[in-house]
Amino acid sequence: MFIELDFESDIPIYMQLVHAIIEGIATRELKPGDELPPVRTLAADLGVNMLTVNKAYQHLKQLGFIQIHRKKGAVINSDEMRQADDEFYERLLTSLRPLAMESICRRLTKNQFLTLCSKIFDEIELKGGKC
Amino acid sequence: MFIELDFESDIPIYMQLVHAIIEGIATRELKPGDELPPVRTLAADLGVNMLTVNKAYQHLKQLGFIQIHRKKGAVINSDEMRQADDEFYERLLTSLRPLAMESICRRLTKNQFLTLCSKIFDEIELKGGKC
DNA sequence: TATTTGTTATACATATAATATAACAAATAA
DNA sequence: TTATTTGTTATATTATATGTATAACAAATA
Repeated sequence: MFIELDFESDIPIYMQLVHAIIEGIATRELKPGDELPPVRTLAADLGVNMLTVNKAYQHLKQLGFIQIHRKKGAVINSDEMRQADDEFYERLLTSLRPLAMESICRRLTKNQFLTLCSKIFDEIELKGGKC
Repeated sequence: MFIELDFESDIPIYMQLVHAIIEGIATRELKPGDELPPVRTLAADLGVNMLTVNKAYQHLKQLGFIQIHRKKGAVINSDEMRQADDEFYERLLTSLRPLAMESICRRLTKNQFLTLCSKIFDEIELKGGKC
């Protein structure tokens, strides 16, 4: 799995890692039971610190995407472990609302916005995601 | 215009302010030509520092939502000043993609996601937004 | 028992967020 | 002209977040 980091981005490295791994899960490149690389290995591959990778793994664990075993390392959870619960729903709303607001200010219509979202999902489906 | 801040949120206060004012513009509560309160006044009303409000205004200026005059203060720009340019489009994509990815992981379907977005726009329209 | 793995602990550097205060500079109203 | 209002800039301080470097610890397992 290829992960590209942008060290200039205002998005923290550990969050870029979280996003990349979630993308891997969404596109089925990472399947339930698959093991992520050890923190030291991935850190070395990406040229970042071990603790930065660890922070990303902890995040993914907290979000329910992986489980962490002492020796096996980080393992992708089964689909059932990842639900669209109220917490996620709330987070989604909190993220989407400001985007919708600014879109309206910039006279991007509801339909244009929905079309854009639709295209994003289509792209993910092309990569293997089941939408 | 009523602004509620969450001092516990992980979203910086100045960004919450930016969002609140953009929401005001989207819902037409703030119209082109309207003046925002002086930084000192708004800061005192909200119980935050002057520089925090100033930071929010600078952001809004950089995003093209307001213009700042020495004596008149911050004035809402005309609609034409706020376009859905490439920069915004890119920012929108960068924000939406991770949300779509995580949604798919949590088996929220494309249609469910689009329905949620649609509802958000409907709510904004109820408040006066033209979508 | 040695190895691999995540975890924890220090220490450090840098950047961001937010505050507190004061002084500066421009526009405008008296 | 002068005082007021406004944003701006400058210092200083505090707290938190991000990221690095290194070392030691602890559990699972080969």
